[in-house]
Amino acid sequence: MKYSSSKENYLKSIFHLQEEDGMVTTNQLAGALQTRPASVTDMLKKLKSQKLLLYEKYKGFKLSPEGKKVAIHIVRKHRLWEFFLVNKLNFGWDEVHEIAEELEHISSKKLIDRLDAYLEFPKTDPHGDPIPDSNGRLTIARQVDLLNLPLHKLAEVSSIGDQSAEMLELLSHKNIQLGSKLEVKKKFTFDNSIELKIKNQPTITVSEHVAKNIFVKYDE
Amino acid sequence: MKYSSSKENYLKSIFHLQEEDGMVTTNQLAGALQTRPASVTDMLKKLKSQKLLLYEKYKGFKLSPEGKKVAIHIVRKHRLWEFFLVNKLNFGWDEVHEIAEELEHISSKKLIDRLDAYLEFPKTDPHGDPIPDSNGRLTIARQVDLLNLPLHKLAEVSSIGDQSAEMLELLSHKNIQLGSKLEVKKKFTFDNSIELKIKNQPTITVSEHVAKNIFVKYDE
DNA sequence: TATGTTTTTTAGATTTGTCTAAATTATATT
DNA sequence: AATATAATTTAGACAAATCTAAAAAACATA
Repeated sequence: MKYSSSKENYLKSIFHLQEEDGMVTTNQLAGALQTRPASVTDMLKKLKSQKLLLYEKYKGFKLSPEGKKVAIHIVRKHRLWEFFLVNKLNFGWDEVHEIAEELEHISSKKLIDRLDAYLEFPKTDPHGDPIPDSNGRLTIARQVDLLNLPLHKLAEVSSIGDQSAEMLELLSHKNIQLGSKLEVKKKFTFDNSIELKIKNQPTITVSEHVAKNIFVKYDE
Repeated sequence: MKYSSSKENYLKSIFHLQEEDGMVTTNQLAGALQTRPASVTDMLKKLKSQKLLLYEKYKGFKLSPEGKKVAIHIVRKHRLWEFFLVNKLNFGWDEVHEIAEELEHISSKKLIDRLDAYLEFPKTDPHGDPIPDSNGRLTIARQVDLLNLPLHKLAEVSSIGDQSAEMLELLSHKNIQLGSKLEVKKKFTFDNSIELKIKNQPTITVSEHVAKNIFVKYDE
């Protein structure tokens, strides 16, 4: 079955929102899609009639198993294209999101599976998010955010929560990237800001808001 | 400026049709786009109002310089993606057209220029058609039959005149297909037979009758 | 619990691209 | 040149996706 780009965007957004919150609300989704609540309601009815969504009006909603399958496939396409753009075409990891937003709607499954093979089956995209495999299986990586990283523990940046252009620009300016090795030198309880030492670089400070959105892996 | 996929398809079709015939007619275009003449008229009015088309009603039409520029850029994208699919993702040259029809509408110019560089600036797509460069310059490939192909000029089979079963059987036996890259090694004036070397294959001989029905393209 | 606020849905309009059927213009034929 | 035929355009309708404004439902709290 083939769905419009617009429907695919709804499915993908609902998927991401329900990962965090379980049930999703109309206003949440309107916010995520930069659209109006009334438009969301219109689309919810269509998704429900196509059995992609479990929806009772005024009660909230979530994807049906079929809707989830479709959403995961779109996420797979998005992340594989991002990997391609960064690793083959030398884009920066902060400039690929918009292009991948378009590429993710290309429909050929064969294309994506060939691309996957060509890229040698990458496990994560350039932001550290896991890439679902051809069957929609998604490996969840165990990680903590910087606020919860113990002091003086060497760790490695493994993914970024808020992937807005503003956040990525900040990270790029501060020279923080996926794979950066760092440790937390000091935590200020006053404003929850944090001092970090990135390997081979001077110590820097990041706000609580930023720290909350940087995820790292470290040995127990 | 960004145009809808539908508009882009109109521009591209008009471009191809006017290459052949100069002026284009409503019915021709409706045929090429598998749509209705009335729908074509509707779109022509929109294209004209956007100054992409020179159009007087009932008189025929052709692209404006701006429209042509847009069309060539779409053709560039289509052919670069086809090259990518065949040469990087190992698709057959006969299975890439539909996928490229979708990929050609991805808007990022930077993406296409990076892709071009990654592919090392190919001159022709997998069917032998020329790929316009980043400025829209298009090397025109001429189509001639094998009798008129200069000696030692690398060319590519672009079409077959007599498509009878007998001819196709002969071609298949001699391993000549659309897209085959070849050059003429020798012409015998005695009977106008020709010796050809097809890329990666032994040299073969074809009669005048056969040579007259194989058309090839090559760069000036 | 009654009332006010917020969220969600409905009603009706708009835009884009398409369609059918009818009208108009161009062309071909006698 | 008159008329028949073919090509093209217009008129009016429809589906998808969006919007605004208003109504309805859910919730929060005094």
